[in-house]
Amino acid sequence: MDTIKILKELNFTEYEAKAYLALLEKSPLSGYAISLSSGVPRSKIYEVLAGLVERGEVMMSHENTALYSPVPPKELINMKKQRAKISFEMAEKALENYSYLSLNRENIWNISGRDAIMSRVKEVIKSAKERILIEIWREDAEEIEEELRQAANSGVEVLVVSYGEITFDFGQIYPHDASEEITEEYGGRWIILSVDDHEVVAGIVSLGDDSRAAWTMHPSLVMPITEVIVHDLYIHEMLVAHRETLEASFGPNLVDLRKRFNFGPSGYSFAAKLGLVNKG
Amino acid sequence: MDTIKILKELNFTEYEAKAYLALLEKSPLSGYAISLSSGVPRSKIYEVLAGLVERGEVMMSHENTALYSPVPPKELINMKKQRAKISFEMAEKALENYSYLSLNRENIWNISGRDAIMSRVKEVIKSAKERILIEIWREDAEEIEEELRQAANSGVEVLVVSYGEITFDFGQIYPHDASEEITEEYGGRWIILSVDDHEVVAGIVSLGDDSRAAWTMHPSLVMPITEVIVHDLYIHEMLVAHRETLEASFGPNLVDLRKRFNFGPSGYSFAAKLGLVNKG
DNA sequence: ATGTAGTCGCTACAGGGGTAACTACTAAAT
DNA sequence: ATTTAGTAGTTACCCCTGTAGCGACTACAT
Repeated sequence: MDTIKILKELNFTEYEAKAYLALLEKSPLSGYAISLSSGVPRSKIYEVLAGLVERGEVMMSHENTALYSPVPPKELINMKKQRAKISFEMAEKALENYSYLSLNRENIWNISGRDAIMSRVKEVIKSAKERILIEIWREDAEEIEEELRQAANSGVEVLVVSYGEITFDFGQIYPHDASEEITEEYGGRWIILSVDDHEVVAGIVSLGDDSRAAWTMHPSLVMPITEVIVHDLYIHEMLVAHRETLEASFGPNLVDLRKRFNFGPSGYSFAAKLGLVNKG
Repeated sequence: MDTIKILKELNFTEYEAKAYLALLEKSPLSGYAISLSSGVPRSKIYEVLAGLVERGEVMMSHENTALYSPVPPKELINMKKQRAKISFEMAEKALENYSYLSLNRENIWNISGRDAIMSRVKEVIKSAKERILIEIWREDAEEIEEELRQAANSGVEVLVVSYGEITFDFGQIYPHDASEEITEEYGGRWIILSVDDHEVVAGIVSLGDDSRAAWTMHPSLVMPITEVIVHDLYIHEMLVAHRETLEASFGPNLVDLRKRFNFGPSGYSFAAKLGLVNKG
């Protein structure tokens, strides 16, 4: 990946990133030389360097002709970390009073972006008192393993329907007869979480910043979504007990059974069912 | 301090900060209501909210009229921390190859800003093999205590001339007969650090981002600057051994002695001596 | 009519990115 | 000794985007 992009994430401008990288390649250099090797126009190099010097990211030597040298990368990153830490602490202090809010229980809240969704999932798991039902892919399970373990240790019943092999040392895992096909059908991996039968989070989490999910306590949504998971548990139990019989009727795996209904790429969409469609 | 400013540090724009704070005060709210209570113009509130929703900083509910609700502050900060952490890790990986640099030993490097100076000081201390001489104020000593302790534990001789009471459980501390007067004379608290008699960092550190310092291995500068500290040690020893005699000659404290020379606010400036004057 | 909800269009300004041209110094090349 | 070319530094513009701020306009419900 592009080093310049990464530096931009740390609040460098493109010119600043180019100048700094040029200095890492070779130093010390004059402004003119930096301009040549970095591609930053000579006309801009001095203000760019002045900015970097002011923020302590490069050092300057006042010879007859000024020379510049980069602060070593490790030191640079430590400085930035330190500053970020202070910003976070100040923000925490400033916002700690606004502790919490009365969310209307009748609303459905949309959550955008994988980070935000996983964050919400973790918080909801932490709030669990009695039972957690969760349907989740192996790829995403690791990220919330710790939160689930804490819940389980606090006496919360943890039931996991897993797509792909998940091995937790707590709770009960019910592997789902999944196939790649199912993932493609719904456009990605999803998470369905139901906590204490009164709060659910559901949505697709494999699309990075385009992932979308819903979070609600609305009873008439919590009920059916919880049931989705419960049904998957039933089916699992049925398969365990009577696989031969069922396969004789419906074929070698459950995907074929699904096709007997109107499910499928053009059928009744899971996303639509959850109210997740990107409006109209 | 202003909460909006703090949020701006976390990459909120002013409008975004105002909208988010309004939602913390009361939620859920419609876009219109947020506009009223936040002061963000109605004409801008929807794009501002769209940005916040996209980054997962507020949640949205698609009722007949859209409602917005903030992600709780703690969760917000955790998300941002997570992202920052990832940015730092990527930057570390991207820059780890450029680890070293060939600095011309004849140059004097200017360092701007307290953070950058303290960072440089710490690195130089870490590089010490034999002896560290440092002149430092009580207020600044704490920040580098850990680095100095590590050096002392590795067998490096640590000699500290302290302004104000410093109590380290390692090295040797020589309290300086300092007065407020001296600080004012030179415009702030300074640090003078000399490592292994071949590298020095010296400058003023009490002016925040306006603090400036020099770092050099230039032998003809390292020598006299190291001597500055050594002389302070000599004077300390002289005072310990013969305080009565000396005070009989020069008055009750050393500040009076200083005045017998051309030192003082209008005299020969320490900053100038170190080449720290902000050019001409 | 009034309050609520949302949209469109415009101005102004700052910062970042990009080009051209102008001065001045220095060091070979003629 | 003068020209030429490269090095070094500076000034003046240009465009574009994002943010901030203002006003007006639609729509709908009570």
